[in-house]
Amino acid sequence: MTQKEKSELTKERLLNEAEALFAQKGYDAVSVREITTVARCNLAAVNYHFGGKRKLYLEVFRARWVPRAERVQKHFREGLAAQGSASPTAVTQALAEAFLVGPLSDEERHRHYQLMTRELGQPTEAFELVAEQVMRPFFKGLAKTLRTAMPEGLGKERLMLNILSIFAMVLYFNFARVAVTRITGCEYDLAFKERLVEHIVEFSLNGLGGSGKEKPE
Amino acid sequence: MTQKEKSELTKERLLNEAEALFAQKGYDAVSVREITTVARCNLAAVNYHFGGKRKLYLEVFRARWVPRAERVQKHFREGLAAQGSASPTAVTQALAEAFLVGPLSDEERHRHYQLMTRELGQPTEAFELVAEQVMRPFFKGLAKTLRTAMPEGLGKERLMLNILSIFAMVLYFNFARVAVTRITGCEYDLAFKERLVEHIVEFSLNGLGGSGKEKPE
DNA sequence: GTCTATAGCAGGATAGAC
DNA sequence: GTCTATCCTGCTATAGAC
Repeated sequence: MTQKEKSELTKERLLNEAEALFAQKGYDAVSVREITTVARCNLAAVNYHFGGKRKLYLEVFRARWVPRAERVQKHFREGLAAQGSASPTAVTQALAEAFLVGPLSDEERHRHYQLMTRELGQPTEAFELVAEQVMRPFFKGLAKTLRTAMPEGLGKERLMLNILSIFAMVLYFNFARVAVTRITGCEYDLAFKERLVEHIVEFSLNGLGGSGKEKPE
Repeated sequence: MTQKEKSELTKERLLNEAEALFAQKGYDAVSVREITTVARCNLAAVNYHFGGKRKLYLEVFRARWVPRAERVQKHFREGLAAQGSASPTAVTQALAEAFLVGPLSDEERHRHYQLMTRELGQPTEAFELVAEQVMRPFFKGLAKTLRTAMPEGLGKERLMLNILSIFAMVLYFNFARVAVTRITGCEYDLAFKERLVEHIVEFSLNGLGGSGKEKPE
């Protein structure tokens, strides 16, 4: 193995371990020492490969987060296309499926949302990256897709708020696992997650009104 | 002024400033030096009054967060009582009103949700406190209130998921302000917040299905 | 009770050997 | 490219003067 290949492997390991630790504990709670220990390389490696802790953090988003988000979006677009319609129902179902099940493994998804949520609560330069390269194009496309399918009178703002509300649930049920488990008494096993997807779709389409087929007054 | 009163004032200032900083930056990113500087007292005061940084953090929840949450819950109960009914609509409206407007000032509410969200993402002993003293009694009461009003077939789990979904939106629209602003183009001024409350109530009751169809005005 | 001074340690970053 | 050794800064916590 050439030195170059070896170097690349070290870099990859650093990105992987850094992502896991940043997602789990947050930027400030993680030390470079901790990352390099877990990645089984030298303390100086972070500086050599990335130029510092901050830049490693940004690179995690550039090299890991953004590509993963794009995989999810691709999955969503394909799921929607497969349904052959862009009705609110179809969009909601495709959204929920892509973001709650989709192409990501459980652990990947958890990391992904943890990192995102940290940036939402306390935006850094990484948020800029995410907003420009991921959020903006996605929402732009989504708005275009939905506009034709939604009622005429619905303004762009209401449309966006609807989409954001679906995201709110997706993020929450991924992020607030402790609270959800505490309140429902359910562990996050496969069966429960399936019920969650079902619930999010149902709630997104009909709100409380849809529960148990009752009409709101 | 007695020394005891002076000491109490220092303690209060420390709790206030600590809460603001912990909410804004998170536990790890805040140093005791920073807190004591802003609170205009000595570096050693945190240790003297609370016994360390960790214990100060816990005290913020005990002495500030929990009482505030109880004020919100009280507001909710009174709002619900004022409507004279416990229909899903009434409950949703009372919830949204209490948690999005309610008795808290804007800044207070923002702090409150920031602290909560941090604990959700990375629970510490403070979460235990919140879960036992605030969440558990609240959800227990809420479930009891709603059970009679909801359709027969609706299990406890679905009921709880519905309530959690409303919370998901409440938290999200408070927490993810940057993203919401980015996507809708709206600043969080009074008018926008009113539209948000309206949206959350509408979405909670009818989901996407309600959008535009029954246009109020 | 409050403050200064400092102990004692962990952090990020880097220089220089290999 | 990698590693060791080290610098320097900033942290929490505490001892002891006032």
